[in-house]
Amino acid sequence: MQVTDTVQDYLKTIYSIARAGDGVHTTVIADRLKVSPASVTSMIKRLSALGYLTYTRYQGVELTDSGTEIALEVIRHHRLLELYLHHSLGIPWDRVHDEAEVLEHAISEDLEDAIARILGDPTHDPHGDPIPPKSGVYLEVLHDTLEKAEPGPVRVERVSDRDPEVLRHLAKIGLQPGTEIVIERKDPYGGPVWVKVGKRRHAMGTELTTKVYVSKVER
Amino acid sequence: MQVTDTVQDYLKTIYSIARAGDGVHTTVIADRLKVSPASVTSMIKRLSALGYLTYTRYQGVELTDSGTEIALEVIRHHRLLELYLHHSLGIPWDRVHDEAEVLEHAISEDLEDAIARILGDPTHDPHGDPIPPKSGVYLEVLHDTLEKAEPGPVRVERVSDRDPEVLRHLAKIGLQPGTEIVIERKDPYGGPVWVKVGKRRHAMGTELTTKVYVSKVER
DNA sequence: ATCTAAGTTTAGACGCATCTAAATTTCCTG
DNA sequence: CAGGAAATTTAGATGCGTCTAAACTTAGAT
Ligand SMILES: [Mn+2]
Ligand SMILES: [Mn+2]
Ligand SMILES: [Mn+2]
Ligand SMILES: [Mn+2]
Repeated sequence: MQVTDTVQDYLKTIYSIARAGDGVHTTVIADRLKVSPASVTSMIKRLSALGYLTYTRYQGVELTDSGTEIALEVIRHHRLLELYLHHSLGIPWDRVHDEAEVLEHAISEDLEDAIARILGDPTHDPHGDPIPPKSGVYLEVLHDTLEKAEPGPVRVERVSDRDPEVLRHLAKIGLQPGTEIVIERKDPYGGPVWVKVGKRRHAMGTELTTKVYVSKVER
Repeated sequence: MQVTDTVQDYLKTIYSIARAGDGVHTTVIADRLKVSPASVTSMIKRLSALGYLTYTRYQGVELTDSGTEIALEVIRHHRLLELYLHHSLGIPWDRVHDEAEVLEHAISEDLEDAIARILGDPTHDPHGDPIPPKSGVYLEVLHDTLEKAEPGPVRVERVSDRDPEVLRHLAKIGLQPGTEIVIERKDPYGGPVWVKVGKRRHAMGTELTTKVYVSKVER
């Protein structure tokens, strides 16, 4: 029994669901990986037997230390690759995710190191996600989404990298990690959030506001 | 039924056995891919059903046009990647083969194009193997090995890329594709071939001479 | 507290890719 | 050209990763 690409994807996905604060239930994993819940249950049993997670039937799973280690390794590959593809190969930021999804399983430790060295041991990928270090402590800070943040000046910390269309739109209005924007008004009942990006004002729906993570900024 | 990584490896391997002029028999494929002959037979049947090769029981196989197309696509990926890894990432030439063996299945057409563009549409990989063009005619020239070549001045055209130790040794004595050397003497009965590389003379055994391909050079 | 809907697991199946052991075919050698 | 060795195929099995349909458990609503 070995750590296949599929096993890596399960562990990575479980890690990122848990990190978002949600309980890690069968259907959530199934949705993310686009497989049936039955497939997830069967894989969970294997991962549990391999010692990568603990499993309480009907209740969900939790990664063990060794499961977390593998998850972080794959996530490091993924985010280093996204940055490399964007930076060194000029792949547009809305396309790096899908490429990295495959390549993350294909690079050796040597290649990982070469890429990290060329990039100068970077700390964040093009979408603002932190890159786990090769070794040592790692802690992901949780930011609020635009949907939940209070009005006022904020810095864009991170954008969800899974929807290319959203990324293209965000790029078009000049909104990237690092950009400072102002939340001017939040209409009630799921209405748009009004933000000022540079000199322009935009009304952003939940489709967008749940995918942009920000932090308050003092002015 | 889809073109898996394994299917790609079989087609690539069959192509390269056929190109070397040998008949493509079950055991040869099995040896190359390090699987059992029984596995090869079973895969051959599938590839035949998929229309990628023609198969005469007990006699061997021959790629169809569509099989050849896939083989060349994978070989293009492999050789572009070897060159890219060596050139742009500084991976030593004795290690690029194993990396490329995995990555060849993981890059998209977009990424292939980006790599080719950055390298300036190269025609040969670091071991002297020609890179099949994206489209259009492609013909691999067959060169003699040092073992079979006549004494006299020759140019190194290609070295086998599969044995890292051999590659390291060849690099150490300064022998790469493009190097001009002189075959001074060939001892009979599988004895060493004496070659002059630069100012040094080397006695090369069959372990080496079967892995270096040369062409006669006029002086 | 009971019922029911949602979530989860089990049962049984399938295709891929591989193996070993046994049967078959080819082909070389004496 | 007969017999045996080598090559090849067949038979039967296994693990992975997935599915659908059916059974079961949990938890929320009345
Ligand atoms: Mn993946
Ligand atoms: Mn990312
Ligand atoms: Mn391969
Ligand atoms: Mn090569």
